[in-house]
Amino acid sequence: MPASDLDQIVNLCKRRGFVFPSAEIYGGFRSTYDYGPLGSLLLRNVKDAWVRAMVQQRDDVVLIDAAVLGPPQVWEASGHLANFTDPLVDCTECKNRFREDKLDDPNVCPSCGAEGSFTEARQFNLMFKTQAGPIADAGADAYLRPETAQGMFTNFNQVLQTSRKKPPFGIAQVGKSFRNEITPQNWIFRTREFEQMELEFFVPPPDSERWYEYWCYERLEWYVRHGIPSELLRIRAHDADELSHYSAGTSDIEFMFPWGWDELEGIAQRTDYDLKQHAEHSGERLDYYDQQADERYVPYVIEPAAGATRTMAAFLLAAYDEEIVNDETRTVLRLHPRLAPYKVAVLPLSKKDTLTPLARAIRATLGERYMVDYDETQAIGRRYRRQDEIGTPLCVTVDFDSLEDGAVTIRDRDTMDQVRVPIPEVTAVVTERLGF
RNA sequence: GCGGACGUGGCUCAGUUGGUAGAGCAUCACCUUGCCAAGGUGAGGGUCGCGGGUUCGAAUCCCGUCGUCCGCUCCA
Repeated sequence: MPASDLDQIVNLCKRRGFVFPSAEIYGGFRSTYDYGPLGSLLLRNVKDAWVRAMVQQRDDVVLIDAAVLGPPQVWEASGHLANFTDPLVDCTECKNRFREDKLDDPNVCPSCGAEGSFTEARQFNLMFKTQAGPIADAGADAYLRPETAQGMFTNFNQVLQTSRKKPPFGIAQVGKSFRNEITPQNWIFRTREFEQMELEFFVPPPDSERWYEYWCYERLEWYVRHGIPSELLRIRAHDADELSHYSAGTSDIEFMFPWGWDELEGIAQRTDYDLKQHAEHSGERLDYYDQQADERYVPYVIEPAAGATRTMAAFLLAAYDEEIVNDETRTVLRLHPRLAPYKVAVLPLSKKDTLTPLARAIRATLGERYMVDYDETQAIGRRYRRQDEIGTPLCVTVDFDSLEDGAVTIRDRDTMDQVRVPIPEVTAVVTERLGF
């Protein structure tokens, strides 16, 4: 059973300012989405949570941020120019389209049985090609990266030297990638422009299997730690015939989306394929010299590659909850506090001038450490519900007693309990409740 | 790209046999209230995705186009 209905999430995201279709005033532009005031915060929190786990909390991974635009040589070496191209033929009889390289008999249509009805094969390359510089000659060809991974391979030597790391160690990157998908689908799940969170982990070849298993486990745990119920997650090993051109073994971490199990992240054994390819094409030596053993080797690579935007969708779907309170439907996004766009909302009970200065002061103090929302319009109950719907874990309510006793009420999104807290202790209590 | 469905104010939708658009919610202002989507008054917001055609007249019919959803394909 899926976490929740996709339409509910899409609707909520549009209504509350998480995700909008791009260029909507011009009728929209297929497969592109803009992240609004709340969505941009949520997406950033997802990426930050990844960097925190993968880089900040380890001493064997460093972060880079490589160029999106690159020369053809990189993609010739990586194999993407050759292997990211699908030869497609159309049957002129039944109008169906097929991959030419997957036809058993290249002359017979598997759908309608017509012979010799195919059009010439057309090459569909999944990479976006553009020109660098003012003149569009052959030397100006450039591509938008279809994955961030190649940046880690082309910078292997520089990172190895400057970071003073040695295998086993990893290079991580978060950033945009572009694939000219034939069929974008399922909201922000498959888009032509998307954001990746990738780690290339370089290990001595004999240890690669062990590290592969380690990362599969580690990555699955990351999703669970950030609030996705484990029954909505699974690991699925690829069959030999569905492996990418670079992979000697891949496992997907899948989430139970409303349309079924689908991939959040792939953990691939890329062996020494990439470093060897780039060494060969560039003429540079891309390997590691182990001083102690006095041996030189090309590390094997384990690659956990996650989609940031689809991961954000999964977190939203898993967090969505509706419950009946006083005959009304209460919609709650039970997002992990680290992922929630706002950590705290400051809500003066009344819009009266007497409460505003105090509420603003508390808002300013909390704003030093947390993303804070401030709302003084309409009834307090309505404001609580509004914060529930966007996933804010805590609300701080300033009331008329606050002027007398110097305390405020902190209300919890999940337990709905309220505690009275002296104003000087608000930040400490919020920190304790959030857990960070 | 092909096949099928769809496209009306921010959201969800209603608009009868073609006669020049409505509701609820949301938003904003004021009054009242003051701890879980309160009440009142009022306001803003749509040339019915876009373009063309038929017609005296089209949101309603036809064509094209853009976009969305479901299949084929693809994969983070």
